[in-house]
Amino acid sequence: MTPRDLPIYELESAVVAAVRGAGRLIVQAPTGSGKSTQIPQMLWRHGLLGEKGEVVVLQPRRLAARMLAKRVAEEAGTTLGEGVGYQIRLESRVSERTRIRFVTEGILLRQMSFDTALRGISAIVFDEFHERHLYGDISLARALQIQQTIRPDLKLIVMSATLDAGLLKSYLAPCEVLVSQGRSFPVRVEYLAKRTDFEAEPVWDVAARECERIAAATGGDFLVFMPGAYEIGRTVQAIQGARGLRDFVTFPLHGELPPEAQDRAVARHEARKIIVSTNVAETSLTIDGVTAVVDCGLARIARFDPHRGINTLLVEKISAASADQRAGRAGRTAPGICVRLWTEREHEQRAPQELPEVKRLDLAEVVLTLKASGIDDIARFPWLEKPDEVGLVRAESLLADLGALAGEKKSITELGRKMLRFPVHPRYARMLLAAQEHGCVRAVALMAALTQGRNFLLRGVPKEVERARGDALGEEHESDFFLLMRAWRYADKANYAVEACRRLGIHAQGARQAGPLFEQFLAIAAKEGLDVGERRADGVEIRKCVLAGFSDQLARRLDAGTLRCEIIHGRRGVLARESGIQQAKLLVAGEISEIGRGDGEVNTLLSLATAVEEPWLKELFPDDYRETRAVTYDDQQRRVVTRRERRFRDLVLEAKASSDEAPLDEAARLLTKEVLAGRLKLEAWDDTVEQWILRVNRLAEWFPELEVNPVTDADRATLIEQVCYGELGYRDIKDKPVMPVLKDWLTAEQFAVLDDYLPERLTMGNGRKSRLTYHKDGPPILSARIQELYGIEGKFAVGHGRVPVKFEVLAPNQRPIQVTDDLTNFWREQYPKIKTELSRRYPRHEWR
DNA sequence: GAGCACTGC
Repeated sequence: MTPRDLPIYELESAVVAAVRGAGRLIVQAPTGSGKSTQIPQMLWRHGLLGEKGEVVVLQPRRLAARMLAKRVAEEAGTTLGEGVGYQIRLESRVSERTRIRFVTEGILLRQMSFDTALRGISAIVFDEFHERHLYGDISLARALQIQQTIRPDLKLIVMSATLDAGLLKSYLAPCEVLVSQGRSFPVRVEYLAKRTDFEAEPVWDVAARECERIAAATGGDFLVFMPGAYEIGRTVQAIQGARGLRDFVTFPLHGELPPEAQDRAVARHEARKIIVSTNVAETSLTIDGVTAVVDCGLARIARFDPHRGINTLLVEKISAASADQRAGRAGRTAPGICVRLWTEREHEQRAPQELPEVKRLDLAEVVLTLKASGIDDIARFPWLEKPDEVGLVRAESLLADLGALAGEKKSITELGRKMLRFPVHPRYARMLLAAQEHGCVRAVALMAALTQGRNFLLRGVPKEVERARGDALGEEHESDFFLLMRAWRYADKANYAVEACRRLGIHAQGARQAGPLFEQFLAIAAKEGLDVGERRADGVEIRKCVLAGFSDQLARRLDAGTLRCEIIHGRRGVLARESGIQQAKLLVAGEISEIGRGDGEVNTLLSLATAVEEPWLKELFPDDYRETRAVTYDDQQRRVVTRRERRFRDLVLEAKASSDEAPLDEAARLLTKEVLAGRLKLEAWDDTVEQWILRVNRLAEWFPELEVNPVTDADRATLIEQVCYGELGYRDIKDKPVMPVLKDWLTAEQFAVLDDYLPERLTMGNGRKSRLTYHKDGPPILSARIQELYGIEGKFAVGHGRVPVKFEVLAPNQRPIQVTDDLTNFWREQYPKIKTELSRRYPRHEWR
């Protein structure tokens, strides 16, 4: 077959006409149609690039950019790097004579921020646009702006396999849309006949049952999709216990498994096999011989929550597009079947696609890029899809904290421009610039390089690996970054030998990728006039640089006995247990993530920690570091009570609180504050009202025609306050969860829509339920501790085993309010001590 | 039982 036989050639004359006419074109064509290789050549051949101009073809992956360039160079009869070339990070094969240039997305965006006229570029082709990567969205928007203002001759072509062409068409209007057909193997899709509640029947049991049911229907191997390692383990157990599946061998497959185990799962076997896998099998790995897919319809999905400034990783329902992708895995070699563990009706209500990245990632880096192009009002930037307002505000305030933006309009500063020279997250760019003053540019460049890719220091390794790691790398109490650096040096010295790395639980391939990045950062630093000389860097100075980049993630350990921390901006979390920084009072987290565990509970984890000292705060941020005196008037005692505090931003570093007994409404006020800050939970509030607030707001967003009033943060705060002051019946909320509270927001008609559509969309996979078993009249020591922490008088009840603590507070009108706080680790570690103490004091009472 | 998977400068 010659290139001319490719289906895309049916469109040649239409493509040429459209590009010549409007200068904007959408091509919708499936993989294998030849669009990526042929359309750039058509432009060249038909003289649409002018005398010397080039066409830039945007690719989401490096490998694709390289391969496509190679193939097109052959077809066009030129040497790679001459007429046809490519440019990816750290690698470039182009010349002045290059007319077709394949580039990855970051390259073009960088070029745009340094050369706004895009000199020499006649056309830009956006390939695989349906993936909706952040840089793809931004560079299309910028290209459109450039075309509309200074470069009306610039041609823009957007290509994709599947596409919400309506959205894109109106965005690019006036614009032509051309469609080309493709071909594929059939996969029969089956749904469950009735809705299954995974709370009642675990998803792994349902999956095993369905495998058993279809075992005879097809002769090939099975692929079962599960959201994570925990569910995979349970599924493997369930399958091995199923009678009808005795002839199968079963393999788990996920990213944290050692490479040998992954190879074993993918390899050919005598017996039929069942692979139970995460999303690795949806995108990156291809597995031959699979004729049946069992899809649980769930995945752990990473997002950035701009409200709290943290990453989340929670189980969610996958989109219809993603389910189709999974089903397609059954039909690679022959027709196949796919069993979906949800009903057809539920399927109709699933989101058609995943959210584009612009709506779910941290925007700090692109906002800085836009500011550098002189776009101060980013809310009015012509986004294809506008990100959440909160996300933009969060990005701007982080950049302002880092010193990259300043002034009323939040314009880019000189420092911000310097930061943009470094192709990393602004936090690390800021650290690199700070490193110049602290004499440790080399070390910080290495830290930046080490955190770019996947974590190469594996977690949860066996005891003997942990020991070997300790022997080879030593212990680390100052910064988790330092251990990472030593691990990398070890791997580098061992020349990334797989065996040597495995001994210490180091992912050799991951470690290897950091080297070239380190070199790149050093080269840029040298070019920017920073001192990259080799010298023994001082640990204190490096840690100060970390503080400069992550000052908004400063955390204070709540006490020495637990890993619980209070973070700036009213957040709480738990230090990762693999962190070496277990002694420090103050630390900075390089990463904060909310992680859903297999059982549906959720934790906020602080990882990549660095110990910092209080005096550094004053040194680096004199304006934010202050001593305050809070004065309140105590009505009942008729006297003034003062508190002395030392603060960094809103984190109280040290407080001398009044020991006076607080009157009731003072308790209610404090309680409101703690609940609003997320440090305490109102029992039952979380699982009912919060969910419904979310639903009402989604209703407002998705069905604008219903004219629903969204519940604002202020409304929510008012409700919480009313509960804390005893004005709104706490028990009413618990017994009749929604309507008494939210009836003001919804009419009967609106509620009917909500009831029909939303619960299914919003119920998270295996749900989120608190299991509180508790014991009345808990140990007095713990009660005293809660009083000390919160200054709230109350009667406390304590749980055993997995221990959230419940306590009860009286509202001003004497209504009891129950509150919970998770003191799990504190309890576990302290319990033996407490028990001894209690047995001594109360010998006749039996303490379990 | 704390932790999906990718990609990019």
